[in-house]
Amino acid sequence: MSIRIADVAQKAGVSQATVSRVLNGSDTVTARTRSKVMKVIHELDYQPNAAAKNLRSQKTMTIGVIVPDVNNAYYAEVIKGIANVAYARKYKIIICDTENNKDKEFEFVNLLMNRTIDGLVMVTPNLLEDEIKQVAAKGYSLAVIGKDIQHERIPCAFTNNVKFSIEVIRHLVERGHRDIVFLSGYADAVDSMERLEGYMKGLKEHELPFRPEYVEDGNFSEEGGYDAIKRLMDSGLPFTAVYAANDEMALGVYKACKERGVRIPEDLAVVGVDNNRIGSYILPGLSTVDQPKYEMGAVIVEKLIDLMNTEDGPGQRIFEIPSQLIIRGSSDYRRGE
Amino acid sequence: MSIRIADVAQKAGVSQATVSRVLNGSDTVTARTRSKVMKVIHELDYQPNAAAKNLRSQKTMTIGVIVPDVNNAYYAEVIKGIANVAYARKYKIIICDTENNKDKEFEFVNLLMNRTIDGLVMVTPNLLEDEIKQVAAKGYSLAVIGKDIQHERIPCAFTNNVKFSIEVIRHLVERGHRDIVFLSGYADAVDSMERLEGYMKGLKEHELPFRPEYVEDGNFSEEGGYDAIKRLMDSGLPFTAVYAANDEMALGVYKACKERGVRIPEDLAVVGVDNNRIGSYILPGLSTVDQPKYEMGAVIVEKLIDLMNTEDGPGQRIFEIPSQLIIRGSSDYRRGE
DNA sequence: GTGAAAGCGCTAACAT
DNA sequence: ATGTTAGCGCTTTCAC
Repeated sequence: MSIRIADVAQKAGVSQATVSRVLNGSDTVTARTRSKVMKVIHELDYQPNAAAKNLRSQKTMTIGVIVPDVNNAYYAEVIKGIANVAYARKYKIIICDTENNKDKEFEFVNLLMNRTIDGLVMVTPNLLEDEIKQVAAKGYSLAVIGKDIQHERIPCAFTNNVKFSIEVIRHLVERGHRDIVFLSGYADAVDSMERLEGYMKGLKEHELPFRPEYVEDGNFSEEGGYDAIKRLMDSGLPFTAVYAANDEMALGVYKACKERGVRIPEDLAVVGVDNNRIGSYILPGLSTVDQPKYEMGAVIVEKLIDLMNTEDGPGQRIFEIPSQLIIRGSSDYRRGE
Repeated sequence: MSIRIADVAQKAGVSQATVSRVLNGSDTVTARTRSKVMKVIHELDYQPNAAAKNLRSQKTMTIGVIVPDVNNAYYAEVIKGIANVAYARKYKIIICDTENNKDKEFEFVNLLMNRTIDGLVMVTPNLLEDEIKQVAAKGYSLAVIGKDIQHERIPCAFTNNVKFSIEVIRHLVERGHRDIVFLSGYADAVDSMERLEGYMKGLKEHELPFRPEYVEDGNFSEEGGYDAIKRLMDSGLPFTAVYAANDEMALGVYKACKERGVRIPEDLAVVGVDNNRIGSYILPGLSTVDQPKYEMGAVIVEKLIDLMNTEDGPGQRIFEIPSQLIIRGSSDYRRGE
């Protein structure tokens, strides 16, 4: 095949062990031996075989990252945070794009079991909490972003959906709105459920009634948001503001409003979540909630790596990252003025 | 450590070889033996060790993908194409985000040499053509997107920058423009150079003079485009259209125009490249060139995988993917009307 | 400070 | 159809 450590050892007139020591920076090698070996390594253009090293050392220095969609700015930013920290700590990352397919997600988790990767970060996983716990229970190292999996060995980073949703409602009420509709994401998405919960609590805080008919499913997509808001408009229900569980759906709302001549924010205030870049370019600017995506990625992988390399317990396990309401033109208008 | 193939073999009362055969779907195993082995595999929750398998079989079923920035919609889309085809062919992918850092890029190429990955796709690499050729010359499998590396063992997919840039100029000239400025990207980016070449040829085609002072460096970024167009405006040179080598810079132009009260397209026509999603949301819509990013990723990885698994030569090596000029409001206006 | 040798867990050639 | 056996290329005791 190609050139092996034995070839280097032979040519340098030392043992394999010594070459290995040089390669791995052992300090028991004399400078003279080291330079002799290095010289041969360069002469032969020797590259240590990763598989052999992995097998022998029982680690791969690789972390897997499971995301629902690499093409989504939110996840891309999270990946960036993970990648940078991982790189700094000498880890490689394998990206697994599930496209919201649970079967794919299962397959990727398997990379952890078969030791292709040393650790795994799951970003807003589709797997159930119990399924994830089972993996951790087997002794594998994993961390979760966007969800709190209640297991002592799983570090989790997330924002408080309920809290910022209450803030969104407070903001809208302050601007004079009382009839606020909610566009939800996938039925089983925790994010969507928690934002709905915040919406309900926010209404309650201001003694406004919760009306189930004011909630429509928009599937977290622009198209879904477009359809959902049209259904609500067609229903004849009166409303003056919409809280969309993400910016994509809010963009769908813009589209529907444009078609129907509904003015934002005069006729309808709009608030989304995610701080998608597009929201700051469209007119009027889209009010939204910014989540520190990069930081969540960075924090959680730092923690995961620490965990993989120490005996002791997890220390801080929960990282609740503060998010921020960004008020732009789409909602910055006092109703009735 | 954990459970090994020997444990399965012993408990099932067969040899390791038989277990291996079952695992790898050999058809020489009786149904009875197979089910007996499978039963034990499930009972013991056995997972074959990837490193051992990789070492023995001399492959990892993993492809590396080097991109300048995962957070860029263009590359994210390319990755998607690569990921889907790779997944379908049972390959995993390792994403390497160089952040335009050549040292990082070198490190990632090393994954190929040390057999961490079986093949490598480089998307608009920063490495020089010769450096890339050297890797291929050593017998490693790699493919390149966005650049033609002239080496018979390196498949390449790219769009014809010169060609579509000539089209852009033709479009602008047809709309009555004669004084067209060009915003270039990084000085050493091939894309930028080729688009500049197309700009020059386009001018020539219409017997318009090429004036070096009409070219400004915008560094492929929004900020850079903003600064570049302001420098041009301040220079006092008369111009009525701008061709930006990518959409990011075009967005910078929008920003500058807004600040200075320059109307798009009446006072200044704008055309970019990449078909960034934002361009279809801003007003007026940004004219741009759409490149089939997903297809480039899909086509090239398909080819790469074929190449890694066959003895014979590369067959078709060059994949020139047609791109398309999308005319939107930012340039769809006849000068002088 | 360096070398000899065992073995990580698997696959595949060969034998039966 | 199944078993035996020899490595894949490295790291790491244990000697010296």
